[in-house]
Amino acid sequence: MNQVLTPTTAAPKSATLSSELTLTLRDAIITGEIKQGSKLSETRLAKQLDVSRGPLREAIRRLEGMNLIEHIPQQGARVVKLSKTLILQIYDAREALESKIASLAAINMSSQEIDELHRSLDVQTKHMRENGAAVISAESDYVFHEQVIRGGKNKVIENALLKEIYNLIKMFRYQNAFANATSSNALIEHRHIAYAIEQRDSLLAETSMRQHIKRARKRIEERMRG
Amino acid sequence: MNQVLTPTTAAPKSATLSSELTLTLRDAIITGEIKQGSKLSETRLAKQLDVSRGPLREAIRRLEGMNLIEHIPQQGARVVKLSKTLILQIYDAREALESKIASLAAINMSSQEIDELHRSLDVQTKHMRENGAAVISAESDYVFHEQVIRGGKNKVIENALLKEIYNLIKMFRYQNAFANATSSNALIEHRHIAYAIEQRDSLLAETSMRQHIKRARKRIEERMRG
DNA sequence: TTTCGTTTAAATGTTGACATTAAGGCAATC
DNA sequence: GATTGCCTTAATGTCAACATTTAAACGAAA
Repeated sequence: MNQVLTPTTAAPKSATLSSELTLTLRDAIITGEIKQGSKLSETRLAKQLDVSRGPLREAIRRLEGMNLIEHIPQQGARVVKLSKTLILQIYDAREALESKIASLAAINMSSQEIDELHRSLDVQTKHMRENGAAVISAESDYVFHEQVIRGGKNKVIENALLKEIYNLIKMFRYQNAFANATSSNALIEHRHIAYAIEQRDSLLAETSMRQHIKRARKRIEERMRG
Repeated sequence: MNQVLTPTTAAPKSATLSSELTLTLRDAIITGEIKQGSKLSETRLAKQLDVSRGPLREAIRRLEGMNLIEHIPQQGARVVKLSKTLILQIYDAREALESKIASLAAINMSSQEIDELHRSLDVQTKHMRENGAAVISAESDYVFHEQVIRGGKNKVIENALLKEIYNLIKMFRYQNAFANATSSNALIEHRHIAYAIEQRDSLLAETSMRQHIKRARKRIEERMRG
């Protein structure tokens, strides 16, 4: 058999239909393509997306667990409404969880991961200078926080933040112009946090992160109406 | 007409089959009736419970969101395994969330709710004396913490604690003899927390709760094997 | 015109069957 | 004897139809 090895066909990752629907609907909700408070009609969505109601219902159940929709038995599912009260509650939860994971990141992040953290901050600085921007983008902000969250090596907190809190925050940022750009001090604060992690100073990392999020919360409280 | 008002027939609350299945399976997992790491075969469970696979699958999706089971596409669902690492991670998450909600409870609990908090502590004290017990029961402990959690008036943190963290803790306590009874100081610590809340001292409430949970975590770390 | 009751239609909840994929056992070959 | 490949089996993923409940529309009576 002079034949070469069959190349490991890098499959295009055909996940299950139900999981794809979850992602599709999640993004549609985050972007506002499906409006806040609107009803997710199973029959209509099933026709629209050309799928049966089975996988669709499963996707909706998962979105429930992500706090993106509320479900009332015999009545159906509605997209959550981001009231000022809810947003502030989200930020209180975020403050608690993310300050804790920052302290854990100072202990558990590998030096390689810390290097990557610094590198992504450098990229952000470069981008800002090139574009003459005064604030970092929401995407850059998210990348930094995600790196810290994963670095904490705590799957429970990571799930809570990434699967429940941050989808709501992304939704809020995407649909509120003033919330889209981060504070002008965000990059400096990120550097402080990264420094604390690098120094393995878990207490400093925790308080730096806590203050960072408290400030963001305060800005929202001052500027958001309703 | 001379007829008396039709009594509001307190319906036995026939929820949807899917939601009942969620509760049934949740309890079976918590008690260990369905063992840790075991597979939840849809076909077998459906026959066993005499339901179709549709509602059963939805219940499993919800249990996923509660961190009680892990689901691998094309492979099925397995009950989570409570390793020492996971339990300690759960307690770190709990510490972060519950210390925050305690500080919020000091601000947001109504005086009536605070009264109820004291009353349930009195009941626990009475129970202990009557039974000559040195520690409070896991049930009593849960009642206290649930009261504080609901008193914080933050649905995001409340959901995270009650729907994700506490089910896992109940599961841990139910299936580990040494974890079932709380520390002998728990009641005293509960009184301290209740006092801080009554005094509307949010900082004291937060630190009292944090220390209370840190101590529980430490006991687990010392006594748990694996 | 308003309100109450009936009827009707559409949506959610549930079921059983079909399709596809992963796993286990058996046999054939090296 | 171990390993590879095929085949059978069973489980998960998906679909379409049925059942039940909710809500809206319609009409009748006050």
